[in-house]
Amino acid sequence: MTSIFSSAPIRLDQHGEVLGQRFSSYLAPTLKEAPAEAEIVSHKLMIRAGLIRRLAAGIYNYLPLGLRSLRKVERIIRGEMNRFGAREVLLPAVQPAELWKQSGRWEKYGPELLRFKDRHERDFVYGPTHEEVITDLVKREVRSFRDLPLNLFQIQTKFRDEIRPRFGLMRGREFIMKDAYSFDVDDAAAELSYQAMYEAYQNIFKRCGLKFAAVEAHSGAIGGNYSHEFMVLADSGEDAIAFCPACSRAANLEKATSVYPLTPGPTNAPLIKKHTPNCRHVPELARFLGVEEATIIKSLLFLANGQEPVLALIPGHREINLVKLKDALDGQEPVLASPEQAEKIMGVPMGFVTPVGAKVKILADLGLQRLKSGVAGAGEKDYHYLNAEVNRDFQVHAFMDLATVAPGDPCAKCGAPLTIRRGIEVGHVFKLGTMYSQALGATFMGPDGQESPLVMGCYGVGLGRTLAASVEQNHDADGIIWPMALAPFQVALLPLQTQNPAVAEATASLFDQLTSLGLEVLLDDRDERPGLKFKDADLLGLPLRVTISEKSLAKGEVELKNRADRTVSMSPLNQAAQQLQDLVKAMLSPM
RNA sequence: CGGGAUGUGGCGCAGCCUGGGUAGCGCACCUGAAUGGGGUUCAGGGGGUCGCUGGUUCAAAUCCAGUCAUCCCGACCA
Repeated sequence: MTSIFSSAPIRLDQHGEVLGQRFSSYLAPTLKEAPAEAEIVSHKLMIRAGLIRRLAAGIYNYLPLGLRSLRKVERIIRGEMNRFGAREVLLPAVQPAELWKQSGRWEKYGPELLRFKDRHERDFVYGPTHEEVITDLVKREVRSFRDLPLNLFQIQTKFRDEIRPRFGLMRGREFIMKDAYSFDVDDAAAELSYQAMYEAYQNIFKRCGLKFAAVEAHSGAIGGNYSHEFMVLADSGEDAIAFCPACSRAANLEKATSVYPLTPGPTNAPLIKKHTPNCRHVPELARFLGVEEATIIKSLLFLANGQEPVLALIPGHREINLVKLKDALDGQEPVLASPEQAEKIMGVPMGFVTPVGAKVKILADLGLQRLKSGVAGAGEKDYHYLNAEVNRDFQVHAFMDLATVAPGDPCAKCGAPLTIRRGIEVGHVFKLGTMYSQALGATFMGPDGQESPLVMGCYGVGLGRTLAASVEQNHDADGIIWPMALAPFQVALLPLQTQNPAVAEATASLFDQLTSLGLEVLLDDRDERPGLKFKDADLLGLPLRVTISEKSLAKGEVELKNRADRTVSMSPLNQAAQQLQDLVKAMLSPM
């Protein structure tokens, strides 16, 4: 049936952007139940509220409401990038393989890189990131130090063929990213560019209304030597962050360091071979011998890049961190040896591998320096050594930080106990140095006539993930609670008795006033019962709700409700628009 | 990639194992009526090659094989 509001126009602003929209014709399909595939709250709510729909694993449609919020994130990001002097460009998503071969990432990037051939059998990739393309562009166009510094950004769809896409927009394969790249004459200048982006990111996530932390991070596949991640704090986050409450150091668990407690073993004690039947794992062995797990030296056999065997030693009460180990191997991927490989290389079953007399490269965690000696495999089934002493019974090639930090471990900087919380990585800033400019030959001429490689930085924000993170942080049992800055519309306008002429008239008038003031309004013009409209309004989570009913109208009033704190107030019909404008303004200003 | 599970109308599910025989329920959708401040009620209606392919059988959603898709866990505890 045609709503009596069907004549109410969709309101556009002077740029043609939609200010006011009618619910009935907006493709905002709300659901009572979320699809079974949705696991976390943001994914469920974004589907139920009609923001997104899945097309394939890790690939999503944005519906009108979802796109509006996405655009808000985009606008905030663009504004801060512009403010900090970055210039917007748009690079192609499809890139020739040659560039990736030049940078070395054609081999290095792995199966996450989506590769394909064109009709001429030429290799292409769908860009997961754009260091190669941007460096190539800048290499061609920038010659002189006079052109620097330069910071270029784009907002564009990327594709990474993730091992395991999940959680809706949180870890999609196709996703929208803002990526920026800075080019400077030297490290000091690059540091300034980095600081500027760091500050821009602080602003971006503050304006998005997120609770976040900037943490020291590992550089990962992008490469480079220094980076911070911007983490939105949420229990459903995929990353763990170690926080020091005392010195306020925050670091990704892959980067966090601690001086974990352990009791040093004796020195100059005799090496004893002991029968240890049925002790395949550390806890069993500790129980059998009546020793702390910390005094057991775990010997883990890895194959660097699946080839060269490497023995990694670590105290029994800590876990090895593969990312740290990879760094210790100069970027070679450590692959845990299979039982068969271990037995072939070391001559004993797993669990009894020994560093004593081992002919392979040995890397030991820093903690072993403090441990001095401990229990180690004896290189024979069902036997372990007691008092195996570092530097006496076996030599290590290097002591490196290999252990994963555990909650309560003393901070490596100040000694205070670390806490571990979970976070969602929404932004990442890197100092790249010259690795890409050197590989691709991007140089500039300095004032002294010398040619040098450009010093680069790169800076990314996941837009969809930022949106999902916001929902993850801002919701209740009834639905989403958008911060004003990201809400698809600022005001929900709910006429309760759509057939009542007075209600209809007041609604149309208020819709006009609000949109004339520049407010964004979603008018629920559906001829539905009040309960359903309230439920949907809560689900969509627009920050302000205006209810117009026969009852309130009889007193010349409308009802205003705040979605976040659920406070209700009555407002005279002729003042409601002004009052709402003030509220929106107040809720938009940074807290 | 390894392990586990699931695939039945737009969404959520039952039916399968354990008796192979006209495909069901709730929500949503359409029509009508009533209702009208927190997912309203009644009546009527439309919509499904039961993921796909093959096999067994007189007969397959159901049994068998393969395949595709989706989700979960893991891919580090020697």
